Formats: sequence, C-alpha cells, structure tokens
Amino acid sequence: MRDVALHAGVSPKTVSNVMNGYPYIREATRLKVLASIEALGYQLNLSARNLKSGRTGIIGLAVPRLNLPYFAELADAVIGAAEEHGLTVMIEQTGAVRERELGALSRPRGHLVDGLLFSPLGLGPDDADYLRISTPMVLLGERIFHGPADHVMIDNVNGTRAATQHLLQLGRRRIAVIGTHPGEVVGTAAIRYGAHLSALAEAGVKPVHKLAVEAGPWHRSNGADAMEKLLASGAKFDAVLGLNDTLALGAIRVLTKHGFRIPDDVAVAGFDDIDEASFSTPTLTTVDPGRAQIATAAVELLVERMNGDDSDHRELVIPFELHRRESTIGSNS
Amino acid sequence: MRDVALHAGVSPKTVSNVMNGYPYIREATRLKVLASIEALGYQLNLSARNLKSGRTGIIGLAVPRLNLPYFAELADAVIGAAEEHGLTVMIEQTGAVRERELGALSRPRGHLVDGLLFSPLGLGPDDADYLRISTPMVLLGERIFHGPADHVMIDNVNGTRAATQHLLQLGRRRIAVIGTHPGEVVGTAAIRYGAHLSALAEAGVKPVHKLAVEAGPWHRSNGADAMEKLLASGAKFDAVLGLNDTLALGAIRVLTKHGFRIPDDVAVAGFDDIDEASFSTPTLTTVDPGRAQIATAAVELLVERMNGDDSDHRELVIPFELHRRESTIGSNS
DNA sequence: TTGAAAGCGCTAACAT
DNA sequence: ATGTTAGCGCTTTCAA
Repeated sequence: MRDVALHAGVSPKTVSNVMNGYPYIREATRLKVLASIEALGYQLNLSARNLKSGRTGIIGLAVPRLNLPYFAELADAVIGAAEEHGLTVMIEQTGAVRERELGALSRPRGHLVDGLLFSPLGLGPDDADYLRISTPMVLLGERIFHGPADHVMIDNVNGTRAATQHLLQLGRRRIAVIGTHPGEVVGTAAIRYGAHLSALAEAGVKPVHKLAVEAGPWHRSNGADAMEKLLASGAKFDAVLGLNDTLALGAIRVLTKHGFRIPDDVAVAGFDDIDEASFSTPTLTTVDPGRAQIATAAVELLVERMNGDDSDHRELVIPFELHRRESTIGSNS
Repeated sequence: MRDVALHAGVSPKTVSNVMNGYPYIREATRLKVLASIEALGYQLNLSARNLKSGRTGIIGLAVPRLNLPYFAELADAVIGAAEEHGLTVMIEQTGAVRERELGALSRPRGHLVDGLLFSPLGLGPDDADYLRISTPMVLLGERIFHGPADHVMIDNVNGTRAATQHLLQLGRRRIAVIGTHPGEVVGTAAIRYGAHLSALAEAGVKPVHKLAVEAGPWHRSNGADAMEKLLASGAKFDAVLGLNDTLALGAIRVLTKHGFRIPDDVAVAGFDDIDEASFSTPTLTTVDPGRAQIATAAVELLVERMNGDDSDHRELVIPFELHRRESTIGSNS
C-alpha cells in the first residue's frame, strides 16, 4: 500500500480511502490511485485489515456433513445469502458429534469469523450454557434450546403433523416410522416422532411401537437397513414416515426391491424436500421446511447481531409446506 | 497475549512459544503459561498471526454449486482431507460462470487463503494464462488445460468409454446421450461425449446424432427436460448415457413416467457415482471417478506447493471404476 | 531457555 | 479533501 501511495504521489491513508470507497476524494485523485493499484498489481491484505478492524467478512457455518443432501442444499443457500451481504462462508463439518460441535463453538476459528451459523445436532439441553459465546451466533434448525441464542427454526412439529395427517387421510392406519433415536428427548428425531404420535393420538389412532425403527445418521443406507430390519420383523404396515427424505428414499429402495408397490401397498412420506424428492421414482411426498427462507433469515439475523444489535434473542419459525407426490398419492397419469 | 504474559510472569514471546509448541521451554514454564491461558480464556488472534507469518491455514475451494451432489460430496471429502493437514476450507461458489471463476482466481480472498483448489467449468483454453497465479493452486476434475498448474484429473475418457462399452456389450446400439454442450470443445461435456463417440467408432457402431441432447447445468431437472424433448422427437433408442448421474436420474424419472421399463426397454448409465446412485430406483450404473482419492491427492499436492515445492507441474489421473447396477443389468433377485 | 525490539499492512482518530 | 501518528496482536530476529 505504501508502494502504491508512492507511485501515485499520495499518502497511504488516501489509498486506504480509495480501497474503502470513502466518498470525499477528488475524482482525479481516485483515478490516479486506481491506476497505480492496477499498475503495481496491488492486492489488499485482508489479514492486516482484520487485525485493525477486528472484522474479517467471514461467517462460519457449522453443519454435520455436506454429504447429507439437506445440509448441502442448505449450505448452498447460506453461501448465496451471505454473498448478498458481501460475506464469505467457512464451513465446518461437525459430524453431529457433540465434542466437535462444542469445538466449533469454543474456538470460533480464532477471531477469524465475525459470526456463526450453527446447526446443532449432537448437543443436548445440558449444553445450553456453551451457547453463550461472545461471537454473534444464530442457531439453525431444531427447537432444541430455549435460550441464550437467536434461532431460525424449521416448523418440525406442524410439518410432521401435516405429513402424518396426510397419510391418515389416505386411510393408512399402520404407519411405520424410520429414523427414531430412542432415548433422545430433544433433537430432530424426537421432535418429529413426537409430533407424529400427537397427530395419531388426535385422530384416535393407536401407535404401533414396533413400527418405529431406529436409524443412526440419516443416510440413505441407514434408511434402507432400517426397512430391511422392519420387513424381517414381519410387522405389517401400510405407510412409512421417513423422519427425513434420505431415510424415506432408502426405505423406498428396499420396499421396491421386495416387490411392494408404492403407494398402493405402502405409502411413503419424508421430510426436507431435497431436490431429489422431485425426481425419485416414485417422486416423494415430503415436507418442505423452507430452506431458502431459513438461509436468508438466518444470515439477516446474524448480520444484525454482527452490527451490534443486542436486543433480546429471537426465535423465528419458518413456515413449512407439504408437497404431495407419487409416493403417497400415486401418479395422475 | 500480553495479559497472559503478565499473568504468568513471562514475556509475550514465551507465550507465543508455548502456543506454537516450541520445544525448548521448561515444562514448569509451559504449564504456568497454559494455566494463565486457561484462566484468562485467552484465544489466539489468527489475523495477527497471519499478518506476521503470511499464512492463514485456510485453503479455498472453488466449485460451481453445492446443490450439485457431486460437488457437495467432493467438498465433503476435501474438507475431511484438509482437516488431516490442520487446514480449514473456504468454499466459493462460481456457478460455473466464467467471470466468477476468474474472480476466484484473480482475488484469492486477499491473501486470506494459502492455497486454492479449483474446479474450472466455465473457463476455456484461452483463459489458461489466468491460471498463472502466485497463490498455490491445484485444479480439480477435467483435463481442460495442459499447462501452468497442477491438476488432479478424473479419467473422463476411459471412464466414459467403459460405460459406453458396457452398454454396447449389452447389445444396445442406439445410445442416447444426455447433457452435451454443443460448441464446447474442452470441458467435461465435450470430453465425455468425445470419449463416447470414440468407443462407438471402435466398436464399429455409427453414432446417431439426433440422439445427443443438450442440457445446460447438469441438474436433475435438465436431465428430465432433455429426455422429454428426446421422446417428443420420436427418436428411438435402447440406451441412455447421462453425462453425469443427476442427468441420468432426471432422464430415468421421465422414462419411468412414460412407462418405459429400465433396463428392459432402455438401459441407463451415468457418471460420478454419487451416493444416490446406489439407492435410486432402479440403482444406477455409473462411473466412480474416485472422489475420495481426488480429494486427498489434491490436498496433498496443494500442501506440498504451499510448503514451497516449485518443481514442475504435475498431472495426476485418478483411476475410475465402473459400477454395474440395475439400470443396465436389471435386478438379480 | 527466555526476553527485548521491531515491524508485518492496515485503518481510526485526529490534524490540516 | 488529504496527511500524520499510532497501534491492532502477533512472530522474527537477535541477544542474554
């Protein structure tokens, strides 16, 4: 920068002013400086600026894994939303492991991120205190904690209830659930399963507990394994609720392999509305949690916090939408 | 850091030494300093370190979009590989747009990344000069350029040839191709299509040009649209080669909708071996480009460059593998 | 094995 | 509208 200043015959501060779009510069000076910058191939050193300003223009995004389509599509949306605000995104994969999630919180990249978007999956309610960090943060996804942080939430409860009600309306009464996490009380699995049970109860349908099948990480393979196990158990069912889309798709795979017709023999619904759900065979009935809105709302909220807003913590619930597709209502052709 | 030094009764430099694992410190001093760090909740300011050392511990990853499963899974692998080297990944989405790709090159985040992994899709051979940048860089994916940069390549040619040969071995002779980019000479689409043609020629099969269908971005939806167009044209075919998996899956969707049986009426193959290919209905025959190996090799190469290795540019071709699945060979049940 | 001094490149605050 | 001064928090000499 000094070199540029010399080359242009101005002070370093003027160069800095030009770089930052400071308005009160004579146009002639500005052009002169710009020319020198060009001539010398000068590039601003962000580390230096950050050191001085305490800001990096980077926000962190902590998600389980990018090989989970929901989170990949969420990351895509977040990166896009951040760009609108001139921010870059650093992604940290936590693997939904508690220790790694705590790591992402405790050491927000050594002052290298101005804010953090955090999708907690491994944390429990006892960990709420860890969320009191000095870096601005917005939680994404589940209503796990009431408390010390902003939260942009999926409407898990009403979304899942809508899916279950849809299956009930189709006359299905024996609904298998894929992807429960027994023992978990907070967390997506517990919330969605609870909402499912409440919808059943409301309709006066008794739940069949052996139709609820556990699945660890919500990959397709685990959905497939869970369905194999369910079939092996000999239990009868006329519908399947995958607690997310990949589980449902894995289950569909196995059902098809075993000769079940979908939706005639078994109707299947999921949750997330990942891109694939519109193109799978059959297309998948699922709950769209409003990914794009989640991303823009979360980034907006975070930016406000980064700008010093220290008003009370807010919880935002994004409206969901149920997409009825072939896996429950068949093809219309 | 000064505060920590005061608290521990040592000089800032000693604290720095402790932070950096400098070996020649008395254990007692080390523990004292560690205690003070803990007591004061001290966190190293990376911006400051970077300013001094010129290193950030961050590498950039420039890919088209994370909503393309291949790139999401690649990013996942890269983040994992980078972690092994203590590096963090900043993802830049270029949208496969030339201008944005040039942007990622010209302004590698203002010295904020120590190196760059770059998946060029929008650049042409005329842009080779732009690849001569001072930041260490490794190109990922396609053999677009011979030249000024390290390159970890998918074996597009042999992979595609294997897929085509597989279709030919099944007795298919009228193979539709989904996803061509007419006018493109370098780039994935052109390379794979060219390889397909060469495999046909070698087998003495005459290509049917109207069976090659264009598709812009390689999304499922574009694969579906392309297949609709192909069917509307009335052309007859007994196989489909999707130039990537999502195109193939989109095409399968449409074929199924129109009542074609796969693979009996039409065999379908793709390229990428995304996770979904193992779980779709039918499962998808596809070419596995060795994503994990690509990621680890690329990060390794990049780390060497970042450590000052300035030997000649290297080109690494990762071996592929053809996975034969239901979409071409049917179910074995 | 530890400390002192200097400076990385930038910008905030204050001149002018 | 532009320049001066000082210092962000760390590490790299070099000395002790």
